[in-house]
Amino acid sequence: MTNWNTPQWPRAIIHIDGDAFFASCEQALHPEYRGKPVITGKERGIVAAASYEAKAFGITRGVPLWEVKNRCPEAIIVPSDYESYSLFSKRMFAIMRRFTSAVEEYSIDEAFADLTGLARPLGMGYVEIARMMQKTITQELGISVSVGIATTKVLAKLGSKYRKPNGLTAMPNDERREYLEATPVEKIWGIGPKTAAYCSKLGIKTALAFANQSSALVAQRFIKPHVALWQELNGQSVLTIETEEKTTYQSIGKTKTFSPVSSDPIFLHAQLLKNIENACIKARRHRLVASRLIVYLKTQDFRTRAIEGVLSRASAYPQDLLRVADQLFRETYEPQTMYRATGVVLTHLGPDTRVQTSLFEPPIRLEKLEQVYAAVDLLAEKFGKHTVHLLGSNVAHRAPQHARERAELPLRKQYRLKGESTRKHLSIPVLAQTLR
DNA sequence: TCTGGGGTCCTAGGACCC
DNA sequence: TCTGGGGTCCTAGGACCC
Repeated sequence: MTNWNTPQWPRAIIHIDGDAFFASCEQALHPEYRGKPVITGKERGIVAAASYEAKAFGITRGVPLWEVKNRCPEAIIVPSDYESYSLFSKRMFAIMRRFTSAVEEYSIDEAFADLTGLARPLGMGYVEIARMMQKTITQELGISVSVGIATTKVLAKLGSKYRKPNGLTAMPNDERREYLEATPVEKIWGIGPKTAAYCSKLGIKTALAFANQSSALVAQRFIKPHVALWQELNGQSVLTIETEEKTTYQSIGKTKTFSPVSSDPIFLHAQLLKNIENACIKARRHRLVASRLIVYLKTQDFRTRAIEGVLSRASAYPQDLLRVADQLFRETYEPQTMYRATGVVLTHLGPDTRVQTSLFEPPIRLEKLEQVYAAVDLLAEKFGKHTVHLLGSNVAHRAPQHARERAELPLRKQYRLKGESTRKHLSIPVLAQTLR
C-alpha cells in the first residue's frame, strides 16, 4: 500500500482549463465540425475562440474575421453561444464535484479544486484522481481539458498551461524547480507586462529566478499580491479555494469605445447616458441597487480619468443617477481632449429591497419610476434592448460628426434630433398602457 | 496583437482630524 | 497663526485576469 501522505504533496490542488473552450463546445455540439477549423465570435467580427485546427493556420484570439477568411477560407465561423457554453461549464464543474465539494469555479472554462486528503479514501494517488477527472470530462462532454496538479493554486495553474491541449502536468514539491526554470516570469498568473518589465530590470527572467529571491527583497520591492505569488511558487499555499457560489457583484460597469475619437461634449454625454441605461438594466436584472456611481472618460492615448459620486438614494434607475452623472461628467471632461470611450460603473451595490429610504422623496415619484421601468424592462424583453431609451441618448446612435453640429447647445438640455421617430419617446401613460 | 468589454483588487497620496 | 507628527479614511488610477 502506497503512503499518500508524502512530503511531496502537503496539499494537492488541481486546476482544470478547457482547451479552446468555445470552439470545442461547438465541435461537441456539431459532430460535423470535428477535425475542422472552427471559429466563434461571428457577432463581434473578431475571433473569440479558435479550434486547434484553426490555430494551425496562425489564427488566434482577436484576429479580425476578414483575415480569417483570407488565411483559412474553409473555416467554419459561428456566433458565440454563451448559453450552451455555460451548460458545458456547469457540467464540467459537476463532474469535478463528484470527487470533492471543494471546487472553485474560476471562469467559464476554468476551475480549481482541493484534493488534499482524498488519496486514501479514493484508494488512488492524486495524479490518478486528476487523470480520472480529465478522462470523465472528455468522455461525458466530448471536450478536452488540460490539467495541472500541484501544491498551490499558482503552481497548478502553471501546470495546466504547461502542456496543451489535453495535457496533464503534475508538480510534486521536488520537481517544482524544473518547471519554474522553463517558465518566463510573464507566464506566471498575476504577472502582467508591467511587472514583467520591472522583474527584467531586476534581472529576474524566469519563474524560478523570482521564486529564488529572498523574502526580504520580495517584501521590499513588490506589492502584496506579488508576495503571495512568490509564496505560492515556493510551495507555500496562501491563496484559498473559494467554494461559495458567486451570487453578486462588487460593481457593474458599461463602456463603449467609438471610432473616430471625439471631443464633442454632446456626443460624449449621450454615450454616457447609454452606458448608464445599460448598467441600470443589468443591475435591475440582478435586483441590485447602487449607492455610488463612477463616470470615466478614456482619452485617445488610453488614459482614463474617473470620478466617483454618491447618490442620494441607492437606485438602479437612470433618472436617479442622471443629476450626479451630469455633474461628474462636467468635472471629468476637458474640452481640448479627444476621447475614445466613455464608461460608467455602478458601485457599493446592495440588494434592491424596494424600501423608501429618503424621507424627502415623495412616494408617488418612486412608484411611478418603478412602473415605468417595469414597463421598460418588459418591452426590452419582448422587443429587444433599447426599444425605449432616454431622450438624451438618441444622439448616441448618430455619428460624432452629426452630433458636433449641435455642440453649441447647452449640455443639460435634452433634445430630439430632427427626424427622430417619436415612437421611442413613450410617455408614462403610454408605457402603462403597453404594460396592460 | 499598438488596445474590446467586463470584472477584481491594491496602492499612493490627499483630506481631515487630533 | 504657524509648526510638526501621526493616524484614519477615502478616492483616482493602475495592473491584472478571462
